[in-house]
Amino acid sequence: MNLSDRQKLVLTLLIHEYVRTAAPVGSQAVVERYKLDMSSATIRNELAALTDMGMLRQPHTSAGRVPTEEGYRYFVSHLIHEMELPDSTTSTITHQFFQMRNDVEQWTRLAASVLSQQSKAASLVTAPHPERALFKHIELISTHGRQVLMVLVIAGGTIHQRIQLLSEPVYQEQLSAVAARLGNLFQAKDVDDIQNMANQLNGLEHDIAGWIVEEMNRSDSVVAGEVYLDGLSHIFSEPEFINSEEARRGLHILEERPLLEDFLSQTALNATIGGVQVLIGGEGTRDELRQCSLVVARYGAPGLATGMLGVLGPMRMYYGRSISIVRFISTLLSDLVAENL
Amino acid sequence: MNLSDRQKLVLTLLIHEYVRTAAPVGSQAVVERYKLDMSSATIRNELAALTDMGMLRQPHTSAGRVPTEEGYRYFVSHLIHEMELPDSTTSTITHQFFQMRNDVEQWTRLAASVLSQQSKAASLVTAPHPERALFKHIELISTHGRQVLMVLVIAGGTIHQRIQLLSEPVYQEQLSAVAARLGNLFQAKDVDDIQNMANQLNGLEHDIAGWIVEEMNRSDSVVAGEVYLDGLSHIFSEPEFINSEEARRGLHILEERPLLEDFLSQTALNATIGGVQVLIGGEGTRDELRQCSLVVARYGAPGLATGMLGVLGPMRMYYGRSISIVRFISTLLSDLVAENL
DNA sequence: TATTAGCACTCTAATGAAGAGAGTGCTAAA
DNA sequence: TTTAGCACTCTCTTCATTAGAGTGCTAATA
Repeated sequence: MNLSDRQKLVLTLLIHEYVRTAAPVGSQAVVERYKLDMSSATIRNELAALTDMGMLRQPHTSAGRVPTEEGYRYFVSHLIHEMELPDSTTSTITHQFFQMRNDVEQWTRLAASVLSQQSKAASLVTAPHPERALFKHIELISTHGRQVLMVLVIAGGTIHQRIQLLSEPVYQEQLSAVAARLGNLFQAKDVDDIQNMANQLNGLEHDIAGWIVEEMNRSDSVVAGEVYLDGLSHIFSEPEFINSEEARRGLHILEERPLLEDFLSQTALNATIGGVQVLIGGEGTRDELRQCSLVVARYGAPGLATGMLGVLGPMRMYYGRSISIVRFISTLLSDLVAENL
Repeated sequence: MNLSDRQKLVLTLLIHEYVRTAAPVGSQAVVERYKLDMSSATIRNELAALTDMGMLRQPHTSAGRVPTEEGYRYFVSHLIHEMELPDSTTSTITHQFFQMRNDVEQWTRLAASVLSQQSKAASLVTAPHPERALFKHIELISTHGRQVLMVLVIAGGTIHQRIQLLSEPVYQEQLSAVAARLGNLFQAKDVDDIQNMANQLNGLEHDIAGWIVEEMNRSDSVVAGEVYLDGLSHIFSEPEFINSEEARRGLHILEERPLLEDFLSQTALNATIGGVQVLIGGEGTRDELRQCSLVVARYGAPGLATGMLGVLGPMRMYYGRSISIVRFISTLLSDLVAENL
């Protein structure tokens, strides 16, 4: 698809104006608002051409134009110039993150909060976790009676906890001994290794190895652990959603854990770290998101731990801004992960 | 406020009908739908009386009646007969809970899910945690370099984790020794005690004791830890919210952690365990919730660990059903806590 | 050849008038 | 005390009309 320079300009301006006003944009509006040195008739011709190309459409014969999915896509991949975040913003954010250098969960939460605040859209962030879970440490604590608490640490900082009932009471000393032994045995091993070694064990050690395998498997799915959401209410301030079943369904997808995981793993997998990916109009994923766009990135240190983060808003979205903020937070988190895990 | 038996009946029926249809209810509608043995004129007189008393109001002169806040309140405190949950429902739910007897977080999540499903409204649940945090166990793990991971177990099963940088590298053996020593020292102590003892310590032990105090303090706030939300999308299927800024603001309050904590601690504090509390029309709490009602309860084992759970829906809500389900889940969780923590 | 002025045309959104319908309150009778 | 009857009020829907926004096309212009 080849556009003339002027067509590119017109498309850019029109998208900008449409994003701003949420109403179809006419030829005159473009000329006046952006003080173009041409008449509205000229713009009309260009608009007609862009419409033929499928970049724009008219809600009805005598209305202005609205960008199509394709129009946005062209804009995002060819015309967008990323928006520099003001220094004041970046430094405040950086500061906030470094103030809580001790807690992965807090980073994640903060990231979600900042993303949604800055993009004025819903945000979602997963905690960083190892691509392949490697055993790091185990702790067994007798809480009372036959009940035991297992704390499992996986390389990269993820912690799993689990309360389990044993068939007979066991003393803390004994538990500690088992934990120490298994800890040595499984050091830096992955699930498969541990699975194999578990078969050589018996009794209590066998059971506990089984729990470890279960937990480590859970940790291996693409979207392990919590997905932190924030700014959901932004969705409902968008004019296209004020009155709509659509919004409810969009929200629903974010609430249903399995749906969400499914969705994220589909999209996040083929994203490279550092690269920001833009999905426009749901783009083949789920019907509920047909009116939405998603700006996502993966972050983390490859081989150590990675996670993903993104912004979900209406298709009519300030892509420049969203992309910048997603990229910024993603590199910030990558740095934090590399330095601290 | 004294109502005749017939007035009570009329109020009950009218509320039922209004909840069902979400539209003002007229005298005829009441008579016909509930096959009353009186004429609509009689009902009209009663409606007029109830309106005078402030239980009902008319959106405009020639419309039917709508319950007022006060009307709902009277209904809930005098007229409601709790709805028995069908055995099939209770047993399925119980079964679900007992299937995952090993994980507090999962209970909480499940509780939120069941609550919102059954009440068709938004639900919120906090994990059970001790009213007064008592130290149980500490673990220190050297992750790499000067970095150390602290895992703190508080009586009742809550686990806090924290990554911290030391000023100089320390060997795992040394860390284990410190952990063991502090573990003995602080066994079953509360924050204040530990605070005092910390002052007697120095060096590494002093620092770590400091972290422990910080974490335990965090755990002492009324709404410690995550608040699990579910079914938020239900809010937007209610007709009173389809087109409304109001809904957005309601959602917002659930998203802003500080607001939410504030709100919950205000209301949850004076609830007794086992008792279900109903807040109608926000009832003095927050403006954003003026159109909403909240059905809450505390659960848990006093002295051991407690949490709270509730259902948030439009004021026009099936109170009977919500109260039943909240009560049921709350006793179920209380049992689980008592048995397992 | 590219641009622009001019204009007829189309469609929407806003406005207002008219009528149907729902529900009330009051009065008088049972 | 209850009820039938009825005038009255207010909303909601429908329909027609109109103003306005924006288009596409043609012919003139640089």
